[in-house]
Amino acid sequence: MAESLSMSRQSSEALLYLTDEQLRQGIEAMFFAYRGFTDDPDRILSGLSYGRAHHRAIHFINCAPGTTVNNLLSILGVTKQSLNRVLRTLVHDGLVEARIGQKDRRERHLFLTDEGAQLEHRLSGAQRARMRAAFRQAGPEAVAGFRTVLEAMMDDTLLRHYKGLRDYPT
Amino acid sequence: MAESLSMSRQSSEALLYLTDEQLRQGIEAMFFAYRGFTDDPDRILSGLSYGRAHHRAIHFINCAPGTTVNNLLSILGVTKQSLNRVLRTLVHDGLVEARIGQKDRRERHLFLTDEGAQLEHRLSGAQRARMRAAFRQAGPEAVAGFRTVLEAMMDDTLLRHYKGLRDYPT
DNA sequence: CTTGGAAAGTCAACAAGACTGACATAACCT
DNA sequence: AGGTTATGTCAGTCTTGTTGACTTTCCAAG
Repeated sequence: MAESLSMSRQSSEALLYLTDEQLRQGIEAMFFAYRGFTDDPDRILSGLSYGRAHHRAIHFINCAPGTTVNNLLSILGVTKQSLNRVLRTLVHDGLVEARIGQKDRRERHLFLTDEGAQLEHRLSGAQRARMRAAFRQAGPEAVAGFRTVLEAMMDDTLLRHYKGLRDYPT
Repeated sequence: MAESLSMSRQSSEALLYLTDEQLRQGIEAMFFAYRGFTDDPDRILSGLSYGRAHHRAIHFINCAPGTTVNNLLSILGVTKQSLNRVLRTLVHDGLVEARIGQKDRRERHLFLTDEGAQLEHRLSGAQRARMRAAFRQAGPEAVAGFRTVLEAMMDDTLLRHYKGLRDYPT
């Protein structure tokens, strides 16, 4: 590798955390942790007739009420057809309301109904509980490190969404 | 919540990292980071006729050569029918070899062929590159924190696998 | 003002990968 | 011999992703 040359100038001690074995462990940690992360909501959802895709839609509509389908698309990174199927059932079941845009009548602005907000709270409650337990157990410094690494691991496009730069019109 | 009572004894400053907003950001960080994490291998795999499921199987066979189908099942957390479909194609395509056990002839011990190891290296190479960049950018303390939080977030069952306690026979 | 392209959203059909359930085979163990 | 275990297989379903074709709406150039 080309980088092992530029690395050899630094002390090998300082770079122990970049060995292939450390990276492999990081990869597996992501895999297992993500499973734990999605387990609780998945269990709740399987009781209802929804899946993880519904959860994601509900989550981001809750964070950004009034967002358009298109904006949600770019956040979730799926095709509009895929999202539409999910949205259709949520609207049909009365969890999400899609209001036609005032300015641009092509757009649909998405909102959770009371019932939708209720389910959102139930789902994110389970997820937050696990996250809170992990955060508390790990301590504030570890949490800061966790966030730093995760942000560095995102695509820049996604980082924009994560940082809250949601640029959608009224 | 019941815990807000027990928390009120501590200084509110020390627990700022446990606010709902912080937790929500942690949740989104996991979502976006996992996407970045799987993107590169997914791109490679879509060119071949394989998917993420094949990647996972190859990864863990590489980490634990000689593992049995049953052990792989408990690591991956899928049904045998699901895993079997994947393994069948991998064996058929000559990427994985399934040797009949010496001690217990019912068991199949799984190994990567040279060709399989080659693909594994290509896939994990892409994933490691991203992980390495993120780790280097974040620094050793952040990486330690990252690992600590992720371990705290896993189910205990999965933690066993992650920690390397792979208890399979020869 | 009209018309043609672009954009937002919808419908239909298909594929990957998970699931369940039932069953087959071989090997192990008591 | 009979029960259990490990693995493989067939069939069918569900979620969620894909592409392709279509409608409605907006906007801008002629």
